[in-house]
Amino acid sequence: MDFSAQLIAWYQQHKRDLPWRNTTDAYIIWLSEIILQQTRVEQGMPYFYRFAERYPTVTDFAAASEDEVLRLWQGLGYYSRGRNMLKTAQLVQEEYDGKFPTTYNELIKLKGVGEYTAAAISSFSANEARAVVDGNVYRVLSRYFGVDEPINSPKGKKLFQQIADDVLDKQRPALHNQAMMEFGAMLCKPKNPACGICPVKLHCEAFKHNAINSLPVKLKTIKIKKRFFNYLLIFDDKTVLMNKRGDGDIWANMYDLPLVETNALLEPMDVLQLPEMTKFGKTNILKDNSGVIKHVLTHQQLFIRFLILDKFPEKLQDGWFYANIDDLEKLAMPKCVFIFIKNIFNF
DNA sequence: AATACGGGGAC
DNA sequence: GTCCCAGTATT
Repeated sequence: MDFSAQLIAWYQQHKRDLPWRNTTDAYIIWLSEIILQQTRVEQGMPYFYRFAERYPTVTDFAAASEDEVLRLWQGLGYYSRGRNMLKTAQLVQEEYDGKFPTTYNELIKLKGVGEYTAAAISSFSANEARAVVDGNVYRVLSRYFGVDEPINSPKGKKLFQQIADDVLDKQRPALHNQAMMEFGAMLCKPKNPACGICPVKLHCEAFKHNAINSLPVKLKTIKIKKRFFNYLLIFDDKTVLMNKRGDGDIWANMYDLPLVETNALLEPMDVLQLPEMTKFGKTNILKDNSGVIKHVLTHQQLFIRFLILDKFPEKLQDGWFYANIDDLEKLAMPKCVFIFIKNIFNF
């Protein structure tokens, strides 16, 4: 048995029963694939059910509003996925008459669909012979074939796609792709892979040379910047001052609170002295929810304060608006803001 | 060729 | 803390 056949044999015995594996509906598969980008199966699962139930067909999805999609997406991260999904659903409804494309060449044109996702949808929905290369596949291939080319260099990406294409079982691409990924996720894991029970360990270059823990090779270049957010909460019996974010920054088009960003961590009293606070007139801190919350993103560390003020501002800044307290839970907010607001108004 | 883009889980 | 997750779009 060759490499692919052995992984498929392993897969058929050990695969998880995942809902998107029981269909060839390209729309449902697209839904699952976008949700699962950079996301663990367990984390994405509830979102998959949520979206599949709310939007059973791409026609239903196309009729949604961006606010609603982002609210459903809230908490999952990488929100451009949600925004792109809506654009793609609308395009598929109009240009493809609501029939989701299944060929790689059509899929790759869609917003939010890259090489991996186009290969996944085309192989799973129509058995097109396209090899997927995701994080799992990089790991499995780099170890089995002992390839130490960095997986995140352009050269490395090309190389691994080529290897993946070479080993692809062209007769049963869907099964092959599922097997590769499941094997990487369940057995050939990043830490403590289960080499002891691995069906292909005798031919695995990394296993033979005791190099499991040094593969795959990944260049790390990421720079993390610190940012300091001072969120202002101002409300009365039924109204809260909210903000709708623009694009060009994190959390595009989502809702949060009036924000004063500073280039260092300030004490609450010092925040009040800032020039941009003059629009609040003479205001006081009703409550200092002292404590700074640290919220970590891929490229940023956010240090967040929430200050509760006692007076609405005299002027509204761009993006600010008054929201009814009963409507708050319908607004898509970043996780950290949502948690705070949810606790204050306890919904 | 680099960098931005979330949030969570495993170790 | 560090790494990584069924990656993609933009610069």
